[in-house]
Amino acid sequence: MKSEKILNISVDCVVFGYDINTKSLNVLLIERYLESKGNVIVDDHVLTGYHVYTHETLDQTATRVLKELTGLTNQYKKQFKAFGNPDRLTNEKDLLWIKNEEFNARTITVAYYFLLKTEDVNLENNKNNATWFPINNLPNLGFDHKKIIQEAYEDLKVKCLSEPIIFKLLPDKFTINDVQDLYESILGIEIDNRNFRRKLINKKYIIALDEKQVGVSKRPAQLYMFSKDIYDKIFQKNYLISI
Amino acid sequence: MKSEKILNISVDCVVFGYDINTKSLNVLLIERYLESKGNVIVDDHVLTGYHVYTHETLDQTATRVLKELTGLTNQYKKQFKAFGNPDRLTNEKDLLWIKNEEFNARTITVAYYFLLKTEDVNLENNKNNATWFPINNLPNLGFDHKKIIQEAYEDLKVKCLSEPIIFKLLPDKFTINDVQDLYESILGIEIDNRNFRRKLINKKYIIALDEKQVGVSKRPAQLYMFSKDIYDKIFQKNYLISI
DNA sequence: ACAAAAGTGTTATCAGTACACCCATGC
DNA sequence: GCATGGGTGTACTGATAACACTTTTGT
Repeated sequence: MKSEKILNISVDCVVFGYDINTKSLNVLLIERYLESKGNVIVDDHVLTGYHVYTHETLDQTATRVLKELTGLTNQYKKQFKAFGNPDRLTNEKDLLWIKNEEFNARTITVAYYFLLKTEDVNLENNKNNATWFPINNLPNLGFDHKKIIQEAYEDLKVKCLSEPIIFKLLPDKFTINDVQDLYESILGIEIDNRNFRRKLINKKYIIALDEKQVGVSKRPAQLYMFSKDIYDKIFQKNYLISI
Repeated sequence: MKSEKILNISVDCVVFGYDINTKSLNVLLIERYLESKGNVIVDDHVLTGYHVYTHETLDQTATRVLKELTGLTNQYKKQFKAFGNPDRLTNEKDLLWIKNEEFNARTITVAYYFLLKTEDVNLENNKNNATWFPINNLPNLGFDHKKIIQEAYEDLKVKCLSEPIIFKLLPDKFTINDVQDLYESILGIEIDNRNFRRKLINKKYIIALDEKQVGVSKRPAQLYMFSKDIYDKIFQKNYLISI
């Protein structure tokens, strides 16, 4: 069966990557650059995305797009919203850009976000000049991608409080303080270290390893891992009505 | 500007309606019926939905679809997921149906759910034979609509615990026990009446009225209302990390 | 020995849970 | 006066929040 691009349906991917060294939650963006007669007419950044093929599920499109950009597969992904305003691709630069591409100005995009570690991505030799930007310091963005990123971030903030997705942003072995730093980055809050520590260590699915950090220049911290098996086993909906 | 149907993009609406008398959470479905040479070849139910028009936002499509079915506007709605599997409309009956309609077999649908009260909907003279079905007793469903309803219901269950959307399913004036009954219907659990009562009455945005039920055959209950103004004013994210 | 980050305990308060009977009203 | 659903109180337990100093390690 021949597979073709569906010209009015795309998937856009908000790739969140946590940099454990700089403690920065980042978004991976590609460059959008266009010259005409020696003048730069478009130079900004956009999310990575692509048309859906006729044979593909939406999830498969997202997976494909991520793989082409980063080489990675099997990363956590979530479809979080479809964007389909008639004017979402109709500002001046977007129209200039669309003229150059096989692209329908009335395109609906299904947006996904991915959670991964910046250290897992090798950005050398990537054709789109992909770069990490801190979520709180984004560059000029084309199309409606600023809005898409904001909505992804909102969803992430809500979801990380009730589901153990935070561990998707961390290495397999992490310290308690790594987890705290990450929560503080995502939520923009400060957390009491003693209370947080106690709470996390008491979880049965947070497992202390027989290992400590190596290669750090100060006292090395205890390493832990997250056990999804145990989490799934003991998890029960607690129906805490908190309206 | 001329507006046309986008043939491969639709919106489907899961219309949840709570019947306060029977204490039943229902879904509004329309009939799909097709005869050929005197034989019934399709006879099942589907969600109400329609193509997106070129000039419309997705939200506008959903609003239009609800209005055409129920006459209602300004109801709570939420876009919760896009469904786009290549095979989502390709079982035998669906193909028969599609042959009869201006419809693309590779259609992506953006699904919304609405929250309202069954008593607000007048189903007389509706052309599609729309009927309420209890969420736990659905009929045969066409396309992938069973899956869509299930996912809408899951989202509703999660969301009603953390946002005051439950009041969208109740009349403006309600009793504490109405709210409890509704939670029990949605979540399929039993709740202790004394604890629930105390909890709800203590909320500042739950306001006791100078009114009691009228026309009930037993002791009339105190009526309350929900104040969105107060809710919005005192609401603060409490960042309760409950992983 | 010093700098830096890791790690530790107690108390007070609040929220959640479990549980059984009396009360007001319409009929 | 009785059947029905409305409404109430207490004690226990567990979780959360506030708060500051000591320990370990690498350099």
